[in-house]
Amino acid sequence: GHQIVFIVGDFTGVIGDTSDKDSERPMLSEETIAENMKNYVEQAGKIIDITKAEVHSNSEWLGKLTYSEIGRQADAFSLSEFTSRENIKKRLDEGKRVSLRELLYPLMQGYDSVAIQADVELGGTDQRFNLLAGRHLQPLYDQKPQDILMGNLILGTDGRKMSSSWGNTINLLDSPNDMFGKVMSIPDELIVTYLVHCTRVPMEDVEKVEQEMKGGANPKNSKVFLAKMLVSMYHDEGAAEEAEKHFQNVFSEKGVPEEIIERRSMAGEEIIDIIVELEFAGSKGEARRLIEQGGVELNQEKVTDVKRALLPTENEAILKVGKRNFARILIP
RNA sequence: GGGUCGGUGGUAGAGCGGUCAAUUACAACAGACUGUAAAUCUGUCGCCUCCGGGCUACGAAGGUUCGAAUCCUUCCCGGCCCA
Repeated sequence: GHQIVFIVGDFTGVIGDTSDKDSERPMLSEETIAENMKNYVEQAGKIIDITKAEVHSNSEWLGKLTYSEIGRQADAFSLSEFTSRENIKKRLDEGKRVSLRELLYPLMQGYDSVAIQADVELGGTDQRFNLLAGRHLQPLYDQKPQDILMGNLILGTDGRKMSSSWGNTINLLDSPNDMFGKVMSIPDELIVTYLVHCTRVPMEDVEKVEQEMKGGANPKNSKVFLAKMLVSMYHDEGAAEEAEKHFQNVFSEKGVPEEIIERRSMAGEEIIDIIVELEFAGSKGEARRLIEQGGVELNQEKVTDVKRALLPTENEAILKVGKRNFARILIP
């Protein structure tokens, strides 16, 4: 019986939340934010029925607040409430800078709840303080403090906290192949957590999987199961099948994916330049290293000569750089 | 405002006149192996190179010196203490 309100944090995004960070987060420009926010609604649509939700940007109300209003809100909190937050305290103890601006963040998120008269707010456990800030502020506006619902955080592909700046996230909008591959790269210990928190697999089945792995079953199989489950959820079963095949083909059998980018080239062109141009390497030096380390293949054969150029007889060749960069080179 | 300590590569953090493109760890990348884009092991990890070397970098700008990330001056930024 609740109305879902999805708030896009366009205003708060500029300020930046430090809840999950152990260092100060820089203020972002409005352009960057606009870029980051582009897909938010689409992403949310993967989880909730967005057609039934009200969508708001919090600049709608936060942008209108006056200094005196903010002062009144700030009065509802004491400094020590902020400084005793674990990550803030840690930074303080380490002699790192904590800006005043960061302390304002929870106020803003709290005011979101006031603005929409929330009765329940959802967030990750890292959001506890921010969620509670809503409860703090609402009575100031004669509202009943909202309830809060927190979900456990799940870790990223490298076992650390998911963070876009660490590149260890699995995104809702990832392509089936990417999503599948990323799930396959999570540490084995995370399999069960993912099954519990990210899928609708019944708990007794999850326990079965857990027991099997304890009994020495190959975790790979459980991981494939998990990966297919997730791809099915956010794409569809067909895509999951395809992604599994792709993974088998490319990584297990070191084959060539079915769909790869094409590039027209001229005979005589050096492989090293093509690698840089396709952005498979960030610089010529890096491309050279890749070749020297045996990470480059042309038609399944390792390229050993740094100066290897395309031959006129090679009117079509498959270039493989590293584990997952492929291109079809065409010489007209 | 005063005092004091500090600002180093993606991050943390050594170096404190030459042997420094800069120890090390993490991250990243490649190879081997494998059960996987896990783990482990090995290698790489500023840019360019005719592979001799060249160029740009240690907050910024000047200066001292044959030579500076390292010393001096000024400025900018941060921590802490005092006001």
